[in-house]
Amino acid sequence: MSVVAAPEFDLRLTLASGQVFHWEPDGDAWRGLIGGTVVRVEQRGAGLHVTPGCEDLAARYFALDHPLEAIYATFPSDAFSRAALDACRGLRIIRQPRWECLATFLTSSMKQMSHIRAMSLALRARFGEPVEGSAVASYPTPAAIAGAGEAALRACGLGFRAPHLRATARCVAEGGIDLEALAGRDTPAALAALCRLPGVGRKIANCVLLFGYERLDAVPVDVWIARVLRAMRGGGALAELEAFSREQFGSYAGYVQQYLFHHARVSRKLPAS
DNA sequence: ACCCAGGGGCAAG
DNA sequence: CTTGCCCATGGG
Repeated sequence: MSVVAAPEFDLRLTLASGQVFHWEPDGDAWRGLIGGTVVRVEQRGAGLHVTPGCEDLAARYFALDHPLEAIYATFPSDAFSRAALDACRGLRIIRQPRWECLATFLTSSMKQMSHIRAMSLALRARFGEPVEGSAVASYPTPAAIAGAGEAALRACGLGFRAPHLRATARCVAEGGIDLEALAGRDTPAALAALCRLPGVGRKIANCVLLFGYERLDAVPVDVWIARVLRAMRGGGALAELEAFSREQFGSYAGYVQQYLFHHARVSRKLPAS
């Protein structure tokens, strides 16, 4: 294992915050796939011990270059946001592979995180490619999912999400949307393009922009964030809450929300209104 | 038994 | 442009 400098980083917290769902504990370390590469990572203080040869890959995936102190300087100063920052210091927004991120969050609707993980692992085992040294297979390609039967997808626990994932996979596989070219579009255009995919609405599209396209101002509003924002703002419909979040939290609103999300879930608390 | 989960789509007001 | 309801499925 070689060592990468990782100040202001909390690996366990980052992996537990509902961004990725396929990492496995391995002693004091974690084992997972970054794209198709198996990586073992272990945090010891400010040093991240990584599988030799994977230093740059891991540093980029875990976004060790994000300027956390500058990001924290933009955090709101109310008591709940302060508590979230204290509780989540070192949590970073991971740079995920785009298709994997889109497909995983497409299956996330009305599911608890433990089940999102179960669906991801089932899809990988059934339609992905085995990776040497990893118990977890690579995430299935768009073509692999597009070619799967709906019944086989439902057998992975997808339920009503099965036809949506299949149709979106077909669109990606046939070039109906170019996920790489989307990186060059501005955020509103990229959001609109993602929302045209079956099973993808504003919440999931914003997750993909935040976790797959480095749009750190993207604000996915799920049931947890909605509760937090309603307590701060005093009610409001989803569209109003999203606008409130963007206006209040600024250019790192996605980071702020991720901290609020994780803190609300773990502490079972909401802002005092 | 009952409620909820990192929602989306569609029809009806 | 909003609201109501359904869509499967597992966990608390």
